[in-house]
Parts: sequence; structure tokens; C-alpha cells
Amino acid sequence: MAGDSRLRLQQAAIDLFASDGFEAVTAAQIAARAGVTERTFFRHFPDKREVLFDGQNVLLAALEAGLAEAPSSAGELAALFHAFRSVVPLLEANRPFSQPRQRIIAANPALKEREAAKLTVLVDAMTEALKTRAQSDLRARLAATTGIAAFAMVTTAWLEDGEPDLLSRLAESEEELRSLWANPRG
Amino acid sequence: MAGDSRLRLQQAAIDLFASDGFEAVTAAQIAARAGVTERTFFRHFPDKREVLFDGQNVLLAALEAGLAEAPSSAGELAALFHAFRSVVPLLEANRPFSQPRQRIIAANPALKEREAAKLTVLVDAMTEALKTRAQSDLRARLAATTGIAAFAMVTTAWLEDGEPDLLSRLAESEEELRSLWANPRG
DNA sequence: AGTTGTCATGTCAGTGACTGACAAGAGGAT
DNA sequence: ATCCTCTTGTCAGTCACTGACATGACAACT
Repeated sequence: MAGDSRLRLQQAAIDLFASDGFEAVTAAQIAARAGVTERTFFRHFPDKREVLFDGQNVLLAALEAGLAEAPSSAGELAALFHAFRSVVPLLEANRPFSQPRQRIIAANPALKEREAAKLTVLVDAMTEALKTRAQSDLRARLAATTGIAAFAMVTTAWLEDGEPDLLSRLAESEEELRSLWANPRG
Repeated sequence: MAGDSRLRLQQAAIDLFASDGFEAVTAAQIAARAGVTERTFFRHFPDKREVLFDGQNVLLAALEAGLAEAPSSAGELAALFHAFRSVVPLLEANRPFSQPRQRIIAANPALKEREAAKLTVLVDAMTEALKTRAQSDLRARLAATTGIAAFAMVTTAWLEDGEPDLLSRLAESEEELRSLWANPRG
């Protein structure tokens, strides 16, 4: 068909997983619904779980870009939240896709495992990027760890309830974090 | 044979993974070396990876016990590090087993994924346990997140180089963390 | 002694994730 | 018209993992 096999596979996977559960759906079924072969499924995604996590790579790139454009005068936390804010439009655009995805993942241990792995990749990337502006490597890692943890909590809650305002939630959580975190640069 | 199939399976798995790599070794090969059937392997471990992560469950229980016995006057960080210290003998006893294990895991993405998942389980458990003594749920989670991150960094480094003194490393990292973390209780 | 129960294991057949090798059509550049 | 590249289909195979049933060891009970 056209060059949109990948997209159709993702949509088919979400539909089937949502109605039947992750384990009950075979890769062949997803492929059939998308109008392609099982083999084609595995050419687009290295394993059955990854069809749900494709967007995380985009998010990672966007966060790195957002961090890079934060003013060099900003402390670690401020820089991180600059990156988080820069990524809000992306998250909002993906919300209709992310919401069912969230429920699917929460219902399956293997998927939660993949999600945890993706989060540590995010933390590692943010840690690397923060090392240039942090006073120590440990501080860079701790800032990245706590920042991403807060980011994950906020976006998860934002997906679960229907509330629209992600930006103000991020601001709140930054406030709260800042009051807990000793930040010499203010 | 005797009732030590489980142990023999673990040892056989480590030996084979260390020499041939995780992916190149089949569950049947591990079982054969342990003198049992493949089916028996999967009765002891829910999947091929888990044979390497059995000890994490013991560690979790020990950490929870260590946290519970921390004085209630202790702040979150102090309580966490009390738990970490209480677990040092266990880690030292397992060191000969953990060291090759570490190398095996570092060499395989699927295993790193499982490790990340186990770490988030630890974080969640510590978060729950800290909620009673923390001022807020967010603070509990952030303390658990940063504490476990530091704990993981320290024990990993301790396994990699040959240095014996885990306790003093923990003390150092607690110092460093404390200087970064705003702790009203001192 | 015999019976009964439980527990760890073996055996076997089956499903489904994933891979390598090769062929075929579509479209774009030369 | 020919060549190249990109995507997909086809097919055969490996291996992780599961359910069902059988068997032998060992303990407890009568």
C-alpha cells in the first residue's frame, strides 16, 4: 500500500490492545488489521512492545533540543523545566494517542517494564546534557533523576484526569521541587 | 536430584551467560548443565532473564525491614541510608555472585531493561514506606528516587572496582546528597 | 504395612515472538 | 529501456514459554 504502514500498524495495535489486552493480541493480528504481513510488522518495530513506544524517541530528541536552548545562566532545575515546557505542544498533540496507550501500559507488567527502561534512558540523556552546567556529575544525575520523576508524575496525572492545563501543572511542580532542592543559583 | 535445582540453575546460567553471552544461551542448555529439564527451569523462574534477578526480591525485603527499624525521629534521607547500611552484609555476602552478574547485565539491553524495572519497584516500595515519615507524598517520592539513585551508583561502582569498603562509600554519598538536599530536620 | 497426599520433576505437544534468505513490484534517476 | 533503491511478501526455522498428564520420592496418618 502507501508508505503509511507504520502508522497503520500503530493504530491497529492500539485498537486491538485496548479491546483485547496486550497479551491476547498476536503480532499477526495487528499486521492483518493494518493490511500487511507479520514480517512487515517486525521490520518496522524490533519487538511487539515497541509499537507502543515509538514516540518516546521523538520525545527524547525534543527534550534534548529543549535543554540545549535553555540559557546557560539557568541552574539545572531551571534548564530542565525549560526543556519540559518546550515539549508541551508535542505532548498535547499526542494526547489522543497517549491516553489509551497509558491505560494499555498500566495494565501489563511487560509494558511497564519497557516504560521504566525508556525513563532511565531519558534520565541518562538528561544527566549527560546537564553535566556541562552542573557543579558535579552527581548533582547532574540527581537533578535529572528528580526532574524526570516529577515530569513523569505530572504528565501521567495530566493524562489520567481530563484537565487541560499541563503548563501550570509543570509550574506548580517546579515550585514544589525548588522548595525541596537546595539550589544555590536560586 | 536433591532440592537444590534452583541454585544449580542459577549457577549454570551465570557460567554460560558469562562465557557465551545471554542471547546465545538457550534455556534448555542451562537446564542441561544443571541436570534438569527445560520445563523445570521455567517452573523455578518465570522467564529466562529472571534467573539473574532472583536476589533483587531478597534485597527489597531487606531494605524494607531496614527502613522499618530506622528511628522515627530520622528524616527521610537518614532513614533511607539506615536501610542502605543495614543491607551491606547481604551485599557483601553476594558479591562473588553479583560481580559476574553485573558484567552480564551490562552487556545486554534486555537485561538492563529488567534491571531498570527492578529499580523502579525498589523506588516505589521505598516511597510507600517513607510516606509515613515524609511531609508530603511528593517529598517521599523524591527522597526515594534520589536515595535509590545514589545507592545504585555507589553499589555499581563498588562492584566494578575492587575496593572493599562499601560502608564508607555510602557515608560519603550521604554527605554529598545531604549538602544538595534541603532537609529541615538536619 | 498400607494408604493417602503433596511436591518436585519429566514428557510431550503446542503457540507465538522473532530472524534470515530470497523474490517481486513500484517508482525515481540516468 | 535500464538500473537502483525501498518496501513488502513468502517461507522455513529457532527458541521462549505454557498446559496437561504421568511418575517417583518422601512424609503423615491409620
